[in-house]
Amino acid sequence: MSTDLEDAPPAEAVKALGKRERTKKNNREAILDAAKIVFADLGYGATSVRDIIRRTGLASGTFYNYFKSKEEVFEALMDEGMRRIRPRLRAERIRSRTFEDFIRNAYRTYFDYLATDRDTFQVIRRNPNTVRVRMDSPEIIAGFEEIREYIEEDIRNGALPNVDAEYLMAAVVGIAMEIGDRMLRRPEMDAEEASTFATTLVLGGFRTLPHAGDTK
Amino acid sequence: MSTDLEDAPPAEAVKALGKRERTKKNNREAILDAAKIVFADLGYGATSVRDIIRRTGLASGTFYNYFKSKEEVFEALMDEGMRRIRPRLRAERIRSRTFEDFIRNAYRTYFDYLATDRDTFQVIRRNPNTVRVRMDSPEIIAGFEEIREYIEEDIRNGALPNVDAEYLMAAVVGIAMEIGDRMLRRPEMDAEEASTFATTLVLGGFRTLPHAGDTK
Amino acid sequence: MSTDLEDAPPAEAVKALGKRERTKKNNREAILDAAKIVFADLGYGATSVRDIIRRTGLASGTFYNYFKSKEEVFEALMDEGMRRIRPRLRAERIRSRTFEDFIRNAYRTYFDYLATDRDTFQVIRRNPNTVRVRMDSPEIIAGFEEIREYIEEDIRNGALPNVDAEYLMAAVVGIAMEIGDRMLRRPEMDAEEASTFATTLVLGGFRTLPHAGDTK
Amino acid sequence: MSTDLEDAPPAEAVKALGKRERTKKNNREAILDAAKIVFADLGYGATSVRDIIRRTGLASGTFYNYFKSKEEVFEALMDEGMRRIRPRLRAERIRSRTFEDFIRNAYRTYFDYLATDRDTFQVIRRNPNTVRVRMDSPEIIAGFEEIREYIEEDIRNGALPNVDAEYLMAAVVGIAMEIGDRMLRRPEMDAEEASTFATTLVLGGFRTLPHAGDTK
DNA sequence: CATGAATGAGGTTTCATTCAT
DNA sequence: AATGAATGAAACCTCATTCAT
Repeated sequence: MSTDLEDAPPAEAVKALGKRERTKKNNREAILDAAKIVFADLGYGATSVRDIIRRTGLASGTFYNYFKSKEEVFEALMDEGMRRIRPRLRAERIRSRTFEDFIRNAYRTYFDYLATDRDTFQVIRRNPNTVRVRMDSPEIIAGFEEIREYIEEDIRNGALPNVDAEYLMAAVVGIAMEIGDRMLRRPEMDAEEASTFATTLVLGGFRTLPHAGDTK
Repeated sequence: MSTDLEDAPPAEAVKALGKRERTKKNNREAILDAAKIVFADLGYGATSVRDIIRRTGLASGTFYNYFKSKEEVFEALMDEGMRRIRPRLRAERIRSRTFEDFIRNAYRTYFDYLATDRDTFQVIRRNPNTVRVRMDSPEIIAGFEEIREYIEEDIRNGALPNVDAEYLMAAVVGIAMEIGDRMLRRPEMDAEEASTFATTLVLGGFRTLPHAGDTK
Repeated sequence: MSTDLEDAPPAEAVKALGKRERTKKNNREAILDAAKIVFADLGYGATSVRDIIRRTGLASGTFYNYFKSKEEVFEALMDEGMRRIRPRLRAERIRSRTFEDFIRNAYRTYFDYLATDRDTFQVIRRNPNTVRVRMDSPEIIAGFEEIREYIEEDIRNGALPNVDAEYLMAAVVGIAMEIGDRMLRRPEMDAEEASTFATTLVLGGFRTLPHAGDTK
Repeated sequence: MSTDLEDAPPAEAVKALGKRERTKKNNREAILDAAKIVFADLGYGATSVRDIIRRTGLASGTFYNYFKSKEEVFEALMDEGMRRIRPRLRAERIRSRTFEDFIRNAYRTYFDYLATDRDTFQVIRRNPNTVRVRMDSPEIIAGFEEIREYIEEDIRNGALPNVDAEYLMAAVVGIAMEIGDRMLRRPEMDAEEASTFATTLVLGGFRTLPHAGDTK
């Protein structure tokens, strides 16, 4: 028990340890880490469960103690990313006085995160002419919905005009994704530049948005 | 919820032409049509060449007279969509007097098209918890670049401030994709509503966008 | 039709003893009980050691403290059945004055037993179109041989003509198995009816059986 | 086309032929033949699809063009056996004047067949202490039912007393199976001896059988 | 004795692709 | 060009079994 925690081995030494010393948590983690890299290397479609497990040094059967399929690992990876961001978004939400503040801080948080966890997001952003992939896992959906709720709240308390909250959320997310994607491709990733751009665009436009339900 | 819509049986397009009548409606078309439906039904990842060819009634070998792989079919499908839109965008570009005009017309064109060719775009938009897929085929990339060029042109001729053209393009595209996605999930698809929303957002914000190169 | 009966949930026997009460009701018993039910549910071929052990609530490793393989469990199950019947057959043998008496009593004993221990015998009797399985374990063989010996004894002491003892034993057994099988499928199991039928058939015929060694 | 028929190769030469010359029929046959032998060699349980296909020289995938599983091959094998016997039983039925005649001829037919197609039936009859296996495939069931119908016919036309037709059929079948099994194990298989024995037993007893529905 | 995660051999199955017709 | 059975690599996944705790 205590042994496991105490001499947590440096990454390189992991193989040297008897398999039994590695805890459940570690194996799951190991698989997720390997998957992240393999997905980024080969692309989601070309990756096989074998490719992932091979990279961990674990036995093939062990994979299935933790995940049912490659898809499930991918989902876990997406969930993980979103689970890391959500608390930060929530924090921004709380300390932001205005909608403008929130958008600004949220984008900043997101693009910063993107820049540091580049690996995970390369899964999605593959070489040109390759299939890109995305999954709306429960956590991802929940994250999006949370943003929508913030918007609805602000509509209710008058901070925002009565816009189509779902579309505004979609726009915010779409901007984040596409600009994020471009940012990651640039040799110098500049999270501030990206977030300023995104923020300005959204904030410049939201006041004049058509009110929900109006078509004309 | 949205599931119901997606699993709606495809039928007409392909089934309507019994192997007999097809004959001249080029096999290539038949394969593309079948692929469109099968991708939407099964998702890109779960679809096999066999699934596609089975739906055409053609022999499996015949597939290879037209495509090298499932990926190639998918690419062709993406290309096809883009090839249909680009001339319309170009036409809008020409008759638009201002950038505002162009964005408005372009979005309108795009969302209208989306609403009519729902099938094709369902490929990307699968049930929650399913892997969604997108391909930046040459034609797609070219389409995006074309938009970027329009922006750069307008920057050069003073119609637009010196913004980051790639990011603006990315934002325009990201908004189109995410709002488009949401629009398709709504029981009443309202292309006008969607395009008004997108247009307002972009046009409201672009004037105050940071100038390219400025970070602070 | 008969399917309904076979898929009837097993339940009581094992479920009734929650892991707690079990404790002393030897694990070996628990495994045998679980196996009986799982074999009947899934069929012998489709059953895995895991399926059996899962049903006991024991750890997988524990299985191997008691049995080497699924086959060994099955054999133990078959043996168990036979071990329960043999003493009764022997008792019948002793108190029977004539061969007729013995056959009558033996069949009655057997069909009664079958009706009460239905579970065990369902192993063999699966849905139509499913592989059924039977094992001639040492105990089973010994049981059959014992019957053969009784026959040979009766030949020696003149109670029976010099018939082919192995064939007569085989016939007695074959009748028991097939009629037993049919009896179990009937909604109302009537052991007396079955044993009367079997007895009459055997007793009616044995006197005129060809003498061993005669072919023509 | 005609080529295939003309130079039907001797069994040994089959491998020499290009794979394409072997017709669909031939491959199915080849798999069944191989299965028959492998089942007899290894026992049903221990046999894998690989074992079967290896013996044919075909590619592994080819197996699945013909059968879905090992179980399906086994079923086909059982069916095949029964399909060969049934016409002969029907012929016996027609030319038999009395129930006695029919039973006698049917048993003779069956045991003769058993002796000649020993291979197929060895599947069922494995080494002592090994699992034996049996499947009531549709054809098998149909065969049994046909016998039952003959019995019911004879009851209706007065040739037989009003016995329990299902039980009588079961007894006839049980005797055939168990005596057949023993016969196959004897160094000198004597089909006549076996059928005389079985016939005498059944015919000696059937007249005195209890009438259907009577329990006491 | 009991536990149950890890193992990895090996069975099952799919599927892109070929090629004789 | 169309056909579709055959191919066999390779993926998937289960499962009996071990063994450190």
